[in-house]
Amino acid sequence: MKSLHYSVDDALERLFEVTGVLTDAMSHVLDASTLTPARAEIIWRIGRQGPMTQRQLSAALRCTPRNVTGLVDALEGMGLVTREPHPTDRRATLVTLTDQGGETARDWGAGYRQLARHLFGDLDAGALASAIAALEHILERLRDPAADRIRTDNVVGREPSGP
Amino acid sequence: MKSLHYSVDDALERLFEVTGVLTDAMSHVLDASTLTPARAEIIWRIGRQGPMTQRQLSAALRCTPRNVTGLVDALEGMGLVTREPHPTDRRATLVTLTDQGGETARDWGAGYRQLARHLFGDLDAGALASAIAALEHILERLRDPAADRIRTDNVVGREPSGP
DNA sequence: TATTGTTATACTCTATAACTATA
DNA sequence: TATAGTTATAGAGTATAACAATA
Repeated sequence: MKSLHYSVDDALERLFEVTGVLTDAMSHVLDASTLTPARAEIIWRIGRQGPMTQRQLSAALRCTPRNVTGLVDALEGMGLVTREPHPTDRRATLVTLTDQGGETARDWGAGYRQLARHLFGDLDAGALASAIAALEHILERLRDPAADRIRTDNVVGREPSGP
Repeated sequence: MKSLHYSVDDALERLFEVTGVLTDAMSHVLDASTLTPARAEIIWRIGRQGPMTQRQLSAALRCTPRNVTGLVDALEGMGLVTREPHPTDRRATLVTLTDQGGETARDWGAGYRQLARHLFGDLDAGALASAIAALEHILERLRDPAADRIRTDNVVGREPSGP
């Protein structure tokens, strides 16, 4: 171990490093498939929660309805989803996985669990609980409204420095 | 506490949640500035490591040289960086922060440290070390070559299921 | 011959605004 | 009047390929 005294900056640096490596890992997976991240998230969400309207997808992905139209167009063209009529609201469409889309979602689920075992499987119950406690602490602090103030207080560039 | 027995899936779910919230937080910061994520990363890296060639930026950002050209064009147009001749290699350009670009980088540094205190400042030395240990364990496992195999083993979509 | 950066072209994700069909 | 989804248009990030200048 390099040091017994860590600073909070050390912790944040590790945290950013983890998010970076994990993000890279995910895009690596996607490079091997024919899916882009946004399209993959739609398959993943429908796989877990069942058919959804585009409006629900728009909210889940925090993007515009227009954007969802394009993503679903592409997935439909790839044969991974279909647009089904909504049973009660004729304005809405239910985005539904095809057999191939369902297979994709299931395989990702298996990969997810395998990754979980790889990352955390060698920890004993105490170490696992401690890791989860650390992650939950970070989540709680990130969701603290005060975090918003910190983030936006330190932004330059809204106005050029000059007059 | 909800449960005393966590699964590895619980841990991975928290980890993805943390990366998602942190990513959202960062794009929130950027929405308040006039910078996009890719452009911001260039400012951030040059602010920490000093002037760099576009080739170095291309490697650091893991994107193509062509992409760097466009990003530096935009930052130059915003007055945040300049292209300076390389002292010894006349093919290369050194991307350098302007005064305004330097100010942006410094303010981000301050925000970084403030966020670090917000996230981890209330932990005692033991809890901080434990959080860092958890993050380092995750990093180590993510970098294990075996992680790659897991990720790419579970990909569907490379070939359509049919013949 | 290899490397640095550029021009040319194309695809994806994203957004705003205006529109149609339905509630 | 409000909502679900689409068309139209535009900006940003990314990639490959071909090319110029330099090493």
